[in-house]
Formats: sequence, C-alpha cells, structure tokens
Amino acid sequence: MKDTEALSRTALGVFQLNGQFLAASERLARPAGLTAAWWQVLGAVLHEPLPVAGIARRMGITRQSVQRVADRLVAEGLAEYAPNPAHRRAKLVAPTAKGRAAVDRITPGHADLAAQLAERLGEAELTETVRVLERLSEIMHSLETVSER
Amino acid sequence: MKDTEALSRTALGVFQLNGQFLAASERLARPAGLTAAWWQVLGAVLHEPLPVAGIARRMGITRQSVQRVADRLVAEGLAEYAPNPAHRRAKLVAPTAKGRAAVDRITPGHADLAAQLAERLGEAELTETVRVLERLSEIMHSLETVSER
DNA sequence: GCCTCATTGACAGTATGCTGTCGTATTGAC
DNA sequence: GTCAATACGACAGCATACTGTCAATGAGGC
Repeated sequence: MKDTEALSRTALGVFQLNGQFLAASERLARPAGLTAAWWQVLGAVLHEPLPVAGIARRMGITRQSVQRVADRLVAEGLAEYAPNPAHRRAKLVAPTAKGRAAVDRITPGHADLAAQLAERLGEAELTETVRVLERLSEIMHSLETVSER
Repeated sequence: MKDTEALSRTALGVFQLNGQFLAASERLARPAGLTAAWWQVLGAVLHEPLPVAGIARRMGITRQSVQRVADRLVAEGLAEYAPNPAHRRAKLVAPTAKGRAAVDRITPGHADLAAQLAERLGEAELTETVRVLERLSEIMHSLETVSER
C-alpha cells in the first residue's frame, strides 16, 4: 500500500469513526436528557472538580468550546461553579446531584454497548484497537509539535 | 481491561484523532485556499462528477452538509454544476480547472505527511492501523443497524 | 515588592456537522 | 398509464468545534 493511500484511508476511517461514535454517544445520552458533549464534560468532573481550561486540556479541545458547554450545564442545573481556592477567576466545575443522576442513567446503556463491541471484536482485537488508536494519536501529536516549530 | 474502559478509551481516542487529522488537513489545505471539507468534497469528484447526494453517501455524511460546501465551492469558482443526463434536478458537481489546481497544490504536502507518518509508525504498523480502523468502523456500522430495529 | 508573561474566562465571529420540513423529480408496483 | 414510495435539492434552525481578541488573575524572575 502506498503511504499516501494509507494516510488517506486512515484519515477517512478516523472521520467515519468519529461520526459513528458521536452518533452512538448521542443515542446513549439522549434518554438521560444529555448530549454527547454534556456527558463528556460531566464525566470529566465526576471524580474531581476542574476549571474549564483544565477540562479542555484533558479532553484535547479548546477552552472556549468547554466554556459554552459548562455554562449550559450550569444553566440546566446539571453542574455548578464552585470557588477555586487556588485561583479566584478559574472557578471549578462540579456536577450537581441532578448531573450525577443523569450520568448514572447512561451507565447501563454504555455497558451494553461495550459488551456488544467486545463480543463482536473479541478480547484480543479490542485491546489491539485501543493500542493502535492511542499509538496513532501519540504519533500525530509528535508530528504536530514538530511542524509547529 | 474492562469492556467499558475499552469502549471509553476507544471513543476518546477516536475523538482525539478526529481533531488531530482535521487540524492536519486544514494545515495542508489552507495554503491552497481550501478548507479540509472543501478539499474532501473536491477530492470526491476529481475522477467522476457526482450529484450532491452521491458525494454525501460516499463520504458517509448528510446531503445537507455536502450541499452547503458544494454551493460554496461553486461560488468560489472551484467547482461547477453540470447537467445530469440521468436526473434533471440532481446536477453533477464537477471540479473546475481552478479547483483541480488547488487540489494539486496540496498533493506534495499530503505526500510529505504520509511519509512522516510511515516513517514513525513503520510499514507493518501502518498497515495494521488501517486494518484496525476499517474493521472497527465496520463493526460500529453493524451495531448501528442492529439498534435501529 | 515589582514587573513581565502565561493562564484563564468573556465575547464575537465562522465552519462543519446534524435534524426537520417542504416541494419536485424519478422509480417501481400494479 | 397511474399512483404511491423513494430520492433529491432547498431552506431553516441548532450544537459543537475552531480562531481571534481583550481584560483580569496568578506565577516566576529580578
């Protein structure tokens, strides 16, 4: 396979998978009154409240995107801004009881999907998939930083 | 690894990669005056003109998204609508000379990136990556159609 | 302690994708 | 040949991501 063809097919596969996982996440989250993005942000602060910029770093997207979702979550009563002892401006995003309850309602469906995926792929291939994705992401990150300089 | 963890890491990896490949595509396309989406649509009709709905099917996204990009491409003189002998309404999207030239200007950068990726990953791992991505997408597609019914 | 610089949130603007609805063209069953 | 179902484009509205800019906050060098 030529390198350019490999890159094209890799990118195409990633774009396609992005759409598929996004759609799957929306399907899982909708019954709980969440969107995929809301779920993801809430999930990021379930165990420890984080400032908006911190969430963004962890998710690998921009602060601004997270900010809009966080504001929306607070407006819907699913999360709240808590004072940050370490930084007066950077308030901490923390889930409310309602927010936790919403996430909890998604968990069974999430487990179902995970089980189906594991069944179709098999244990070894599933592990291999995770490995390949994380390795590729690592490489892409290193290529980005190279071309930035 | 628990199945739910594998699914979460898989989805996270896919979302992250989507951002990375999108950013890489934008970087490649920008000097040629294209965006990633414009490049992708133009690329789809380089060898054979297609109606908007046909492009959408091939790319795995909705007609509406492609329609907006196609209208924009025509407005910019990068593509044109040609009569479709088989369907009066569904005009064919075809690249103009300017559109072809723009895509041609991206090709070297694309090849460079492909070479870098191949160098970092190695031939075997690159092939494996393509295989894993396409297999995963196939599985996700089969799961979607199952849960639709 | 002071000043510079990075971090952070706020606000504005844009691109891309989605859903939903409508009217028209084409296709297929009969 | 007729009519219902499907495919297609047009238009509207929304969610998510991005970039760019600004002011406020905090951290570190001096």
